[in-house]
Amino acid sequence: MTTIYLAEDQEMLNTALATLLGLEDDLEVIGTATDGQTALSEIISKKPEIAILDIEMPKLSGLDVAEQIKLLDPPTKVIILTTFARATYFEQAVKTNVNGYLLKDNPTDQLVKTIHEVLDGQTIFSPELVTTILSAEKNPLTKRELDVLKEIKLGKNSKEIAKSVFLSDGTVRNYISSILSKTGASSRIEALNIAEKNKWI
Amino acid sequence: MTTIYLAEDQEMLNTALATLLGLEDDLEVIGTATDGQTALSEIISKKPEIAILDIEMPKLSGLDVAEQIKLLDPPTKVIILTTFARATYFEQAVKTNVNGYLLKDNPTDQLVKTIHEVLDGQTIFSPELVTTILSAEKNPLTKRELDVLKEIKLGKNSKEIAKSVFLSDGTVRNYISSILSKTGASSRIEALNIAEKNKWI
DNA sequence: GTATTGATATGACATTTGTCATATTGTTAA
DNA sequence: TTAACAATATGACAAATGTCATATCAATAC
Repeated sequence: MTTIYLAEDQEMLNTALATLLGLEDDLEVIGTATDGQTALSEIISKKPEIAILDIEMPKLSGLDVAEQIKLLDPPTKVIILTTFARATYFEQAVKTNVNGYLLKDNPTDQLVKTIHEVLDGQTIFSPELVTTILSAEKNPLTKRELDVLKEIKLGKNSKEIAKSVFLSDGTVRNYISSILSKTGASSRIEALNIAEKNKWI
Repeated sequence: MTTIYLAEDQEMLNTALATLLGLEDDLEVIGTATDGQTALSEIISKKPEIAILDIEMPKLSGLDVAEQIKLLDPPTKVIILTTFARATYFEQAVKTNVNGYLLKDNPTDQLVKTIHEVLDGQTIFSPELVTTILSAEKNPLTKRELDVLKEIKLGKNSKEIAKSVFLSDGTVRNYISSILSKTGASSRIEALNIAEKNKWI
C-alpha cells in the first residue's frame, strides 16, 4: 500500500481527488490539507511515500513546502500539481528536485499514472508544460527591471518605487523606460499586461 | 436514474467529478465537455435532467450556456459550479434563473447534496457566496466610469480610450479623476487593483 | 417641481511619466 | 583583455496624467 498526502486548496478538487485516489487498490490517502503550512507539518510527521502539492495555496506555496521537505530529507517523493505552466514555477521546481510536475489540464488517469511512475523512480514532467515553457517569449528583463516591474504592479509611482528598491527617482524612471522599450509597450500598464501574459512576473 | 451533463474546462476536475458522480447509484453522467459551445449543443441534443456548468470556459461561458438553455426551455436544470464569488456573475445567474450556484470551495459531498436538492425542486445558492456578495464593497462607479476603467485595463492612454468610447480626451480624464477620487486610488494602476480586488470588473 | 446625479464638455494648471544624452563602476563572455 | 552589459546616477525636455472650476442637458428621486 502506497501512502499519499494531498495538499490542494480548492475543496472540490481536494475531496474529489482524495476519494478517487483512495479507490485505487494500491494507494491510500493518509491525509489532506488546504494550506501549505498544515501540509508541511503533517508530511513531516506522517512521512507519506508521495506528497501531491498544489502551488498556489494560503500561507505557504507548494514549492516552498517541497523545498522544506527536500531539505529535511524525509523519504517523501513530491509531485507538483498545478494549473500554471509558469516558467519561474517550473524552474524553481526543477531546482528543488521535485519528482513530478503535472498540470491540472490532465485527466485523473494521468495523475494515477504519474504516481506509479514516480514510485518507480522516474522523474516526470507534463509534456505540455515543457512545450509551453519552450515556446514562451524569453524574458528580456534584468533582475532589477523585474523588481521595479513588480513594484509597478502594486500601483506605486516612481518616487515610491525608488524608496522601496533604494534607488533614485531618475534611475527608476530609466528602468521603466528600458522596460518599455524592451517589451515594446508604451505605458506601465501595457508593460504589466505583456509581462503577465508571458508569465515573467 | 438521473442524467447529468458536466461542463468544466479543467480536465483534472472534469474527469474527477465525472467519475465520482458516476459512482452515486442514482446518478448517471451522460456527457462531459471542456468548452461552452460543445456543452450547449450536447445539452440541447441529450436533454440531461441536470447540467453542471463552470463559468469560465473557452468559447462560451457557463452563464451564456445557461441563458441559452433557459431560452430554449429544455427540461434541464442548471447548476453553476465556479471558483468565483463575483457579484456580476452572481447577479447574471440569478437573472437567468439557474437552479443552483455552488462554489468550488465546497467538498464534493456538497455538490451531490445540491444535485439532489435541485432535483427536489429547490433553488440553491452557496451560503458563503451570499455572504461574500453582501460583504463586498458596493461598487461606487457609474457605468461609463466602468467602461473607461475596462479600457484602462487594456493599457490604453487617455486619447485611445477617448476614441474607443467616443468621448473627448478631457472627459476621459475627468472620469479617471472621478474614479480615482471615488476609489481613493492615486493612479490608474492602483484603481485597477482596487476594482479587481472588489470584483467590480 | 426642485434638487441631485450622470453624462458630457472646456480650459488652465501642477505633477508625473517617459525619453535621451551622458557618465561611472563592476562583472562577464569572447 | 577588451567589449558588452548590468547597475546606478544626473539633467533637460516633451508628453501624458490628474485636478479643479465651470457649464449644459436629461433623467430621476423626493
